[in-house]
Amino acid sequence: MKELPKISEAEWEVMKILWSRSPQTANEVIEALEGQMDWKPKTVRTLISRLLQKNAIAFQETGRTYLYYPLVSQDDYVQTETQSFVKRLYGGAVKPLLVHFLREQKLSSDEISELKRILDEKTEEGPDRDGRKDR
Amino acid sequence: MKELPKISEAEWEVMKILWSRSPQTANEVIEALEGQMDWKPKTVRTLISRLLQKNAIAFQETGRTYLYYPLVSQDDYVQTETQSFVKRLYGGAVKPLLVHFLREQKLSSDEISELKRILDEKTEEGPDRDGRKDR
DNA sequence: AATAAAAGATTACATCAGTAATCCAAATGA
DNA sequence: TCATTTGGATTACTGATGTAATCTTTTATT
Repeated sequence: MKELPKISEAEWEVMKILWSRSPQTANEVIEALEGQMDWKPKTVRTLISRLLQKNAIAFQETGRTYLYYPLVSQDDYVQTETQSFVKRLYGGAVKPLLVHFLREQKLSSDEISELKRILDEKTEEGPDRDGRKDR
Repeated sequence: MKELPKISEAEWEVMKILWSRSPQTANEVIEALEGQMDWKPKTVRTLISRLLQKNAIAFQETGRTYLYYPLVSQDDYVQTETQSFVKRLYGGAVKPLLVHFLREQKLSSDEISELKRILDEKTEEGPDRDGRKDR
């Protein structure tokens, strides 16, 4: 597994913009964040620079400006972060977290149905038959 | 809901020790972390100090030493942190996270049964019955 | 051409976090 | 009693993070 650079919370906001669409110029990113993050343009540029240093993003030069794009996938990130989060808060035990959510969060009945369906799938597979990723 | 002080990752390790049993002396905490965190005793003491400053823990004096105990519950913490984590990574949408876990993690059939049971409860309650404001 | 505007590079500065070491006062041991 | 150990308080130092401003170089304006 490749090493994912650490991305701070502020940097994450920039990544989200680039994950949602890329490549984009710095100004486009700045605009996209406007009204939502209350950051000065220079701040966003700093974050972009840091993401470059971390090799989380890269750019293609087009004339005088750069077009930035992500080098890491959001999925990989979410996966990794979730893993370490669960480990940290729940000691790696996923069930307590699931129980927590199922109990505390409001889920629509559609969502509940879908979750049930997924659980059914798992039941069919059986708990000992481990290893396959079906998605 | 009361304001929970921010607890860093290193501090969290100390909190876990105190949540697992309290009150404890600094030395007991240090010992409990030994072999697991590879921290010098002074480091642990620093973390304890910082947790004191943050009012995450407190102590009773007993002679020359202090007995430390948590001021915040682990549950409150897990709750709050989970909330902000999900918000940050999943845009506040819990379902994708649940789906992610149900799919990726290996759950025993017992666990699956329990989760199903919980989902059934929710179904009975109905999806429109909302009652809590969380933001 | 001289000047202003704009993009990216560099520098800034405070706070937090990780990781301790040093200082001081009380208790303990010689 | 004097030196040593030990608990807690204070101080230290590095790197990351939030949040920019300034500098430099190009390009667009007048």
